[in-house]
Amino acid sequence: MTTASAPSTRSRRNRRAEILEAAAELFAARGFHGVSIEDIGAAVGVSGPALYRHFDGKDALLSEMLLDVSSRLRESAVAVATSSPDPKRTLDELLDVQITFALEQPALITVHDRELGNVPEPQRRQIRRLQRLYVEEWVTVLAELHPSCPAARLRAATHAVFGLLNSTPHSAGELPAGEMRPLLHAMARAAIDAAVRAH
Amino acid sequence: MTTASAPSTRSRRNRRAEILEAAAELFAARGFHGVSIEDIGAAVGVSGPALYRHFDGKDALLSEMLLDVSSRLRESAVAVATSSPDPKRTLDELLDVQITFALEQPALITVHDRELGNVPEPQRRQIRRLQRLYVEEWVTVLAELHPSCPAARLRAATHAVFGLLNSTPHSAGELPAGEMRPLLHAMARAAIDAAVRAH
DNA sequence: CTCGGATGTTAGTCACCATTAACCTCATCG
DNA sequence: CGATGAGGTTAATGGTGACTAACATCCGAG
Repeated sequence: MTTASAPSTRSRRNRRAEILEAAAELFAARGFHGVSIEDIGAAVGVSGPALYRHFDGKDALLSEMLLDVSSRLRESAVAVATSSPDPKRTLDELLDVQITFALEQPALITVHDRELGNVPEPQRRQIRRLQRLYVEEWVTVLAELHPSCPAARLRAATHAVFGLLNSTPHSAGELPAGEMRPLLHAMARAAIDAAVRAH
Repeated sequence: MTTASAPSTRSRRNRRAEILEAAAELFAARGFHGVSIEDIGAAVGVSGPALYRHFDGKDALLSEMLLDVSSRLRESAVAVATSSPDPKRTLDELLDVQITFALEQPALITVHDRELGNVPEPQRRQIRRLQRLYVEEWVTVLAELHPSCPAARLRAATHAVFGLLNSTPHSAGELPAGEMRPLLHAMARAAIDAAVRAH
């Protein structure tokens, strides 16, 4: 076979992904400093220093995790904003993106907005940048819909909506997922409408 | 003087309060495990082990902090719910309680919903209990206003509203405080109405 | 004036943890 | 076959951090 060794590559990818996933759960539950390298290793059935075969260290692991999340969020937002020219519909799709993320990857969402402070400086800046760009996608769409509303207010409203949507991890299991999604959508929509009313 | 020694008592109270306040800021910023006893001491101009003159240890300090917050929140809610017999008005006052707390003590609010996992078991249960009672105050009032809406949905909506209101710490400084308060109130009200609509 | 308790201080102690070193296994490729 | 490199393993190593001990200070009460 002239192709690159499939099993090795696949196993490596799997292991890395597996570690990132396990680490996300642990970080979400106990916080970055509350989790040891040994803990993460144990969670994937490997012990301790084996992680250094896949990541440069604990910081690097967190960096990659947050970089990945913010990239994906921002990419989805850009895709949505680019596809449909109707801002009303775009807003609904942005809501769906965030809701899906919050419902399907609660651990990542949690880590994403708690642990930025533990990312070392070079990558911290980049993650912040992606987060800002993500917010700006929302603000842009909202500004199209409500041109007379000051941007600062739109930004504040956007953050508040993120708070609302990202709260799901904490209230997990309150409601079946099938009801949670439309409920969150309706609440977020209404909150946004209220924020821009009379502007 | 037959009264207890004022200066000693007062100084002790102040020091304890000072420590709790400084610790709340630090825990909010870097997480429980990201802050050392030495850090907390330094923040109040005293160094390291001096804290053990006031608290049994780091865990005890956190326990007391969270116990205090949940007690105060719940007490305020009970007071509000007891005072006014008009549920509509009560809801507005509950919103004000939570908004005031979130705006005036962002660090405490942050620690309150992040660090429960680090409280040792005996007190953990009590804090959970207080939190549950607080939520139930909200649910009770909402149920009076919307008897046909299932309690589980009201609970989920309540948690989402907390997420919305507690997000302020993260978006600090976006908007002058004078505008933030009514904005949050309006958004939360609208979100609740939407959650309950058609039930 | 002096005794005692409240508060601090500095120097351990001991556990834990990130990271590194040295060493093993084994599949793949030439 | 045999070299090689990916992925693991178990023992250091070094630093940090919670907590304790032993020793000051200072102030208010008797």
